[in-house]
Amino acid sequence: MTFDQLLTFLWVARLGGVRRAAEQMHLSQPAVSARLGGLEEALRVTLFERSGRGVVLTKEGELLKGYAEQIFFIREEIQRRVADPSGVEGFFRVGCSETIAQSWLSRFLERFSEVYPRVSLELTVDISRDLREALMGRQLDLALLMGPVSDCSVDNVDLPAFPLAWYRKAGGGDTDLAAVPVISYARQTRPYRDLSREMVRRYGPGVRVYSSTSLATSLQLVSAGVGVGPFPQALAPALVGAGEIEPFDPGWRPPDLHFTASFLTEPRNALAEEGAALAAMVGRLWQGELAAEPMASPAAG
Amino acid sequence: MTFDQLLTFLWVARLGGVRRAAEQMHLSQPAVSARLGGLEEALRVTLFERSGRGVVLTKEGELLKGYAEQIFFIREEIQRRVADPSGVEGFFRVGCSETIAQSWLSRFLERFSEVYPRVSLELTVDISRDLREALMGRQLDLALLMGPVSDCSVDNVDLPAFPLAWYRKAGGGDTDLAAVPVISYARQTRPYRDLSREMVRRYGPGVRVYSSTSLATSLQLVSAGVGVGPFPQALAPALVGAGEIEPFDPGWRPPDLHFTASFLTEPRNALAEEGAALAAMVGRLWQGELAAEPMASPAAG
DNA sequence: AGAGGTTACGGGCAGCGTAAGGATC
DNA sequence: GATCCTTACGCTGCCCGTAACCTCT
Repeated sequence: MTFDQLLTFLWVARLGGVRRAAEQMHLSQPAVSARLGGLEEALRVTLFERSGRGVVLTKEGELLKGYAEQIFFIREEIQRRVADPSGVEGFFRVGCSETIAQSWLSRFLERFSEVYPRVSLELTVDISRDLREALMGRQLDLALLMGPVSDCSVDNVDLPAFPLAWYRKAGGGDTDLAAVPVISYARQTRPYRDLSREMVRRYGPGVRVYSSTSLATSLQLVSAGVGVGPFPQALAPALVGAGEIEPFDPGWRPPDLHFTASFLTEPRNALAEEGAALAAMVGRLWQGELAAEPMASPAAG
Repeated sequence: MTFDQLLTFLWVARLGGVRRAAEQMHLSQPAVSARLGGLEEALRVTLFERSGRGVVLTKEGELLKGYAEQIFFIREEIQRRVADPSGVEGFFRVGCSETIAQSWLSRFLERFSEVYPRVSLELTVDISRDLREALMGRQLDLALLMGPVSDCSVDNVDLPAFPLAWYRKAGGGDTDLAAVPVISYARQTRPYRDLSREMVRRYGPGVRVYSSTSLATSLQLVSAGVGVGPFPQALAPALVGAGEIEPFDPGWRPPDLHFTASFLTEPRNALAEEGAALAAMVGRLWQGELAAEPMASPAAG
């Protein structure tokens, strides 16, 4: 009985199939099959019923699953409490929504790779809806998205919120939101839906709300005078400082954007837990630095 | 991190030396050293201070030891609850005192090898004093001896007691214990010491108590008329039935011989626990069969 | 000098991936 | 026939034991 065999068994049990476990573990299907066979050989017990479509745990398999989970719980504890993080190896798949990608993601990844120098990072930037789906499908270990993910199998660690402010081309004078195009996030995102609903409510059905999947492009559109829009204050300082755009106040603004670092609770993943905590820390640090720069605030602009 | 590495670490920690652990695990010293190195490499942590004489756990090592013990506790549970015993492999070292060796040991070993067909047995028959020492020195996994072993690190499972009866050469007529040699167990055993003390008390310092390290030989001596002696009733039936020896009653008899199946509690050893239980069961069964044979009892002779 | 632990090195075996072979819907 | 799992097989790499080396008492 080896850790590899037990872990393979757990994944096959969790995912209900050799093939899926092989995918999850970056292994060939026969390798998983062999590990399973080896474990059954070692314990002299049949752990799965092979039933054409996938596999089903036997009674003994169910029993073993509980014990195996306990063992890997302790193994995680060893990794957390005893092991030097620089020894941790493996892949770590991070999903991130663009707002964070544009703000402090690079700092987070930098810090992470310092703490875990032997872990390979795999980054996906996408809209929160798709990140959520990827997380639930186990294609991601950690997702920094507009959360929380309200699923009992997900842990959500709050990240600093992003207050929004309206921005327009610098020196644009008065702005009539009912007339000028408003540029927002991608069409499938919550900020877009909330904003367009609010715009219609306030200014009638004639309003134009553009959507863009690229936050950077959106800001460029604003600085080009194509439209105006509500953006995280945190992303504006550079363009404001360069005289490209300026904040303005139409008398209201959309609610803050709330983000979370989210990961599956089961199976326990020390890297994801630590990563989420690290992300929260880096985010708070970054927010604190921003507050220290007066130019970042629209009140100062 | 592998089970082998963790187990090796545990043994080195428990025995305080690479060399001793290697001995215990039937491995070469470099193999143990390499496993240790591999574990330290995997966790990126120094687990032992190499200090000339032996090794000492570091702080991290102490921490790991606790976790490792938990893991192997669960692993034992898997072996007990999930695994088919016929899959268990390894060595099992049984120590046994001669009384049991002459009675139901073979049945026990037979049954054991049925339940654990892949376990290699290593049998030692010796006097209880030496068995006790071997057990404490980890040279034995299970000892069937005149117990209990009063040490808090030892579990004792009671085995059926052996009532004694006096035997002499068949047709020997009256027997004067003060005059005829009395044959007992080996000189270092408790039955010998108790018997000789009692003999002196009852019949004066002139009594002759012979000692023999072989129970079978003692009985042969009795049937040859060399002497008489108190022996387990359970061992007599064959010779009594063959007309070689006969029981007699000098008006008193030494107390029953009490045996236990004893094993170290730490580290937990499923094989030893199961073996002790199995021994108790086989012993009781054997005792029951004896009681069912009227010839076995001196009351019937 | 001797006990105890580490490094060096050749050989065996476990375990991987590719490719082919059932079984079940 | 499509899907899923197992068997067959060559190959790599890990880990063991032997032997030599280092380091404290």
